[in-house]
Amino acid sequence: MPRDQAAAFLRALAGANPAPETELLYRDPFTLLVAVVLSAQATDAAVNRCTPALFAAAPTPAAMAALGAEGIGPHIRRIGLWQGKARNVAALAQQLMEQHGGEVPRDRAALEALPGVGRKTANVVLNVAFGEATMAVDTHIFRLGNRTGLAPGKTPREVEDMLVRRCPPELLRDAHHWLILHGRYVCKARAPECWRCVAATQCNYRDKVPAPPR
DNA sequence: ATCCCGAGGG
DNA sequence: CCCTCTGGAT
Repeated sequence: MPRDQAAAFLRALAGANPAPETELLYRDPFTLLVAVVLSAQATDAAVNRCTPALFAAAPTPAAMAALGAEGIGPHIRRIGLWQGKARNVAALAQQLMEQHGGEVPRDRAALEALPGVGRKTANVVLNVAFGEATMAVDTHIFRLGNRTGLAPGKTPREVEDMLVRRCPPELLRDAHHWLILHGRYVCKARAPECWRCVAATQCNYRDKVPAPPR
């Protein structure tokens, strides 16, 4: 595998990508954090449906903590796992108040110590809200990395490290977002559509999938 | 039936 | 590594 395969792959995606969706709607650290917590095992459309009212009611950690799980619940009842998420978001807001001066910490360990926040969510916040050099590896990016030869047979953490190391600096910010969209709409788990993949020339997986329908 | 831009726990 | 949580869309 050529050393710059990942860079070529990412450049191809960057050159042919639509406007970013979900998390770029929330550049503010707190609303971004909450939105990403809510999106676990939920569609981005479902999350984007309920967040406007939620953030209108509680745009800050202080307001969210005051709202509490009982106040948050009704706003998010249409997305899966809402009960646990309501508790997590309330506790998370309270923890921001008590331990971080009402601010979202720009620190991985502190982020991952928040209820409902794992490595993937922390990476999204660090990248999108704070511009840190991180990559958020979700199921799509994990599959894509293992399938394409970018990081075959690697763990999610190894895929993440590879991407952070090989991604051109100017693409680091939000590159994970293009990868996610690519994994969702093109390099899909089933019936991937290699014939419309802009990075197919950098990928050896296309030989394994059917030709385009006619 | 299966998946969703996961996290927490055993 | 496995399992569970859990509503909605396809």
